[in-house]
Amino acid sequence: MTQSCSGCAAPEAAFAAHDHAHCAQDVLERADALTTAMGARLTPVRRRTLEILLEDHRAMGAYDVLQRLAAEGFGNQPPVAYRALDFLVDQGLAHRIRRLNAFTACMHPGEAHAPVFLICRACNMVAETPATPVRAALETAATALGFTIERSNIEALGLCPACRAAA
Amino acid sequence: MTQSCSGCAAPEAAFAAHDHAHCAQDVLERADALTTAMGARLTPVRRRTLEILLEDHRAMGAYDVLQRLAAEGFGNQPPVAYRALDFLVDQGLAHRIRRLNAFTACMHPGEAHAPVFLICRACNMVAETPATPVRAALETAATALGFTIERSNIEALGLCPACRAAA
DNA sequence: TCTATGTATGTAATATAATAACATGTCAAG
DNA sequence: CTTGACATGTTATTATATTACATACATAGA
Repeated sequence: MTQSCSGCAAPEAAFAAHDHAHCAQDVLERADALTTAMGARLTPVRRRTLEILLEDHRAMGAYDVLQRLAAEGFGNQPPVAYRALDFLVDQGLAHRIRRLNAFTACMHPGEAHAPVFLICRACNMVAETPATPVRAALETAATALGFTIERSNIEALGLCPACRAAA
Repeated sequence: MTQSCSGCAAPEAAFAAHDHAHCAQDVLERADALTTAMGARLTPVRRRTLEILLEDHRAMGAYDVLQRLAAEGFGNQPPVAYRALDFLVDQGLAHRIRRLNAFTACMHPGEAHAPVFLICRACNMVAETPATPVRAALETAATALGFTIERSNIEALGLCPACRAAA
């Protein structure tokens, strides 16, 4: 029996073995539903881009994605990848990791979330963990200065449990 | 009488009028002391780079800094700027703002701090505010996953008080 | 069904950001 | 006064991202 998909949405799953293919399938289905609900279109390039990002918990650069897309008959110029990626980010189906100039699939789209990213510098895995307390603290700090936050990025680089143990 | 320099180290100062030249002077003096204490050398390029960053509370791209340096007789190739900037970041005298691919001077070098950056999308001011609670919350989230944080970046984009009022 | 309109895709060219590799210069400890 | 570490200079290249414009495609209204 395959592992429950909740395993993949759970933040700790990123750093643990799990039935990732199953999770990816689940996310894709929800992506279909969400985009149509939003009046947006998950076209072939966009869908394929999401599938590529969903292949594992690593972040991919736009040019890596582009190479994959081009190999499959889509356009091979940068805007092809950037447009698809930007669309996914806009729809909350992917996230941009600024520290890596790269992108990851969102593992629980649709659910309201204020993501925080934990990036393993050894295996390059990226875990997306909900961090309401972190956001709350940030909001408090901003409010104290009269600053209005519109978007934010919170990223940490370090070692995941497995790589830490290995070292 | 000039305003106290503590005005500039205070986070709210970034978005308020203050005697910035005085603050910059103060930071420079502390930078001199800190680097010698660390056994590092605040050479002419490095010092000038810091001065340029200190001119205001905005973030500058490496190429903007380079242009300034080149105009003053320093080398005009990218590594000149990147090396100076990397040195300053290493020494804790400047910070890298990943969201902007840019750098800002640290307004309170030497003091232990876990900076959070508030970036105004209208006037491009960057405020560096201490945010121990934010870091603590982040650390808690990481620990829950067995993740060890080594470095992190926390950045928020939005509107500063003045620009918000103007809009 | 036709056609106008908005949206999506393709492509070329270019802008922007960052690094690699190597040569030269400087300074201070021995 | 020389050697070794560090700092700077320069050339070239790589990596990341955007602008501008042409073409295709879907769909709502005539």
